[in-house]
Amino acid sequence: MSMNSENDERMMLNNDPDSPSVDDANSRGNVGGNGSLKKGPWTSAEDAILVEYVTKHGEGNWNAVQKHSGLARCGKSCRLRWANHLRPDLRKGAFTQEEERRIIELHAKMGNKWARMAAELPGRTDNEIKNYWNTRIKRRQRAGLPIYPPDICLQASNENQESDDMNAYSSGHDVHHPDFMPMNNFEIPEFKAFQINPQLYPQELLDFSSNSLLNIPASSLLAQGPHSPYPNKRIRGSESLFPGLSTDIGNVIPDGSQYHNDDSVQIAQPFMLSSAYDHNSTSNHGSSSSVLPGSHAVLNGNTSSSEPTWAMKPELPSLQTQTGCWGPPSSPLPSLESVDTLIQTPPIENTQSCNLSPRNSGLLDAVLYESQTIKNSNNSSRQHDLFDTSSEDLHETEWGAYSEPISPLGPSSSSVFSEGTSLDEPKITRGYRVEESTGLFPVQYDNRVETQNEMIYSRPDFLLASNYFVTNDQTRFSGKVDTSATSSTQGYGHDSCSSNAMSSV
DNA sequence: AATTATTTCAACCGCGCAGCG
DNA sequence: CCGCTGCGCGGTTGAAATAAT
Repeated sequence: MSMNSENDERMMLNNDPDSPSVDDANSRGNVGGNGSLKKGPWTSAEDAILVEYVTKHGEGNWNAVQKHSGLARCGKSCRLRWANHLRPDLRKGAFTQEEERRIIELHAKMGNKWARMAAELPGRTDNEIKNYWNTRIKRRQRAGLPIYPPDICLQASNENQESDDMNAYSSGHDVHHPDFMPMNNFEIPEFKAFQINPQLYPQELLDFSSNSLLNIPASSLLAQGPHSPYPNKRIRGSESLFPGLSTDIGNVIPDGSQYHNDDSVQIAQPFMLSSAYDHNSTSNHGSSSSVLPGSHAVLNGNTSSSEPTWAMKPELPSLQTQTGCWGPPSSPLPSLESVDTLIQTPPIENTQSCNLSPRNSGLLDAVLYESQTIKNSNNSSRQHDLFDTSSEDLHETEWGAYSEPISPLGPSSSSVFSEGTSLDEPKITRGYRVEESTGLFPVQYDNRVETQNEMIYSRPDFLLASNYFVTNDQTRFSGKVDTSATSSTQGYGHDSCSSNAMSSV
């Protein structure tokens, strides 16, 4: 940033609270509570002082910086500045795809352990990673996409399992710690209850749902909704949200359907999964009310009767903790008036915490009811539209293309509200994304447009989860995250600071 | 080109934890 | 055990940058 240069000639060593260099430089530039410590952006002169100090005395003992150098900064600020900007081994610039990929992997494994993640990424800082992650999460959340790609989910899950077997992870971390729970792969967007608008769904889809396979990932429905905390916003650039991901998986997981969640169309979608997925089914309905292990749980009053076994609250990225829905079963459910809160389903089957089997929240009933009521009203033209050949919004290189591998619906629900994986403002329409008036976007995966039957019944995600994961496993990158010490930067500015070579003041 | 909307990122704060004396 | 210190992290802020209108 250019903030420093802006203040270069002004200066620090600012023991003068009245100095314009403090307050004038920026709104946050002010003097600390003690009246002598500067806040706000650092100037190059301050940087120089800090660098000099660290060169002489080494890292650590940050509170001594002010005393010894006269730098009008608190120790905490010094540490942050050094760690995030002044360290000689910092790697500036945008994250490479590999780094981004690595961050995703690491986050899938560690959760919000930014410092540890930074230790795995030479030259990168925890703050940088955190910022990247949070912005990324925002983007994906807006786009209605899952946070992690399936392969990484699986990888993390497998590795966690391995760690579990060894009864240890890294520094003795409890593998069941939320940080390591693959469940934290998923967004928990807030949203109002939805009601499927029958006119927006193909009859097959609704029939399908009647057959207990209507399965729509929650996040997909949420991110773009009018109630979404993230209203449709422009997305800068077109960077892949999932750098480095092979498209193989993307092809496996189709994309395409779209629900509408305008005020008049509220979808009460429990995202039930096929019982084929359910290893712990508590089906209580003609329709499967089971939920994929580790899947989004329906968390309204109706569903609380069958609490998932997720006793652990995953440590989530900040934006994943909005609803508080990750609370342990014992925790009170969110009081969302007549609102079904969903938790996006991770495409992971072998998840340790996947024993989720919340009951049908009643949303399925709503769906079924809707289905029944509209069967007679649906016309075939919509079905025709379903096979439209356009597929412009398929972004195979992004997660969205395979964001909901478990969806039995032809089109992944990831596009339900997000228009595929497009990060631009989604064209939200009723039921399916509609081009112009009624044209429904096609569903494509595996590089082809399928017929609806194919779409529904031949989709990998319609198959047993194991099938999906076999496929997924075959395609996912095999590289195991190297958890070994990575570089000279490991712990640098973080853990290493505690290796207090510094003499106490 | 100007304005507005949105995103990015540096930096801060508060809290909690761990190590140490 | 207690207080101090350092550190990590979640959450947040706001200026700057950038994109859209």
